[in-house]
Amino acid sequence: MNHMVHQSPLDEAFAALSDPTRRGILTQLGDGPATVGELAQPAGITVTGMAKHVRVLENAGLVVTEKIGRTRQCRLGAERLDDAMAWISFYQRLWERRLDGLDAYFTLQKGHEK
Amino acid sequence: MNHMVHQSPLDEAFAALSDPTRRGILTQLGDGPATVGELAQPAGITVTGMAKHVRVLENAGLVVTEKIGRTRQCRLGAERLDDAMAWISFYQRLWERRLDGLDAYFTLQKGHEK
DNA sequence: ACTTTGATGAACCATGTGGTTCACTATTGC
DNA sequence: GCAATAGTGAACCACATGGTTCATCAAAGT
Repeated sequence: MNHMVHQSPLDEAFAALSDPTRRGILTQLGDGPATVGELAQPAGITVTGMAKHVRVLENAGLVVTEKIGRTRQCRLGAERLDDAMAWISFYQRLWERRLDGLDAYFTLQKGHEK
Repeated sequence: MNHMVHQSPLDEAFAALSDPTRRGILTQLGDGPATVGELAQPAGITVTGMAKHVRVLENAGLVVTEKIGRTRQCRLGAERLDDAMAWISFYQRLWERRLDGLDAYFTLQKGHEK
């Protein structure tokens, strides 16, 4: 599972969020930090598999980890999440503008149709 | 490029958003509806390739299309976008709660450390 | 010192993804 | 009716992804 050739940080953030297992990890971390093993168990996958997911989340900027002794503590990180949120908000503005445009169009039609 | 075995609508929405070409499509559609060909040209890919992207966006609920004569008009659709936004918001609440928790923890430590 | 435990790395596998080309269908314009 | 145009479908390609197993390393526990 490699660094991948993503151009924008948004690529990594959205890609990371597109996997249900990874969203589950984030949800679990919402209840507090956890080690890789503690994340793997409820997810029902191997520790090796979980380590990969954690790495994906980490270089998407959604999770921060720290190696403590032989365990690795994972906790939420939120920088990139804000980026994703910002992009979606921007897109919603576009969408609303579109709707307004349509609205104006229909209003115009109504005016003309009598 | 197939339907893919995504479990949740969120999977499809986030996966669709993780591709820069597809985010570009959404941005372009923010300026008004466009045909597949009109989307393909600025993106610098073939019409066939663009048709696939449009299909991905469509069954992610982010775009709505309508075949008019021999062209296919694409416009923004936003149902799933709200889902994505809602999920991110929820996650941000978790994150803030975490921060509050840490804050409380440090405050507690400070109280104990005298 | 030895054993257990948590995590990592490498190799592997099946399937998905983003793109292409080529052949085809269906609409439009003359 | 015929030629040009817009899009679709199938086959293909290189590479990414999500998962596994097995071997290894490093920290703890006894």
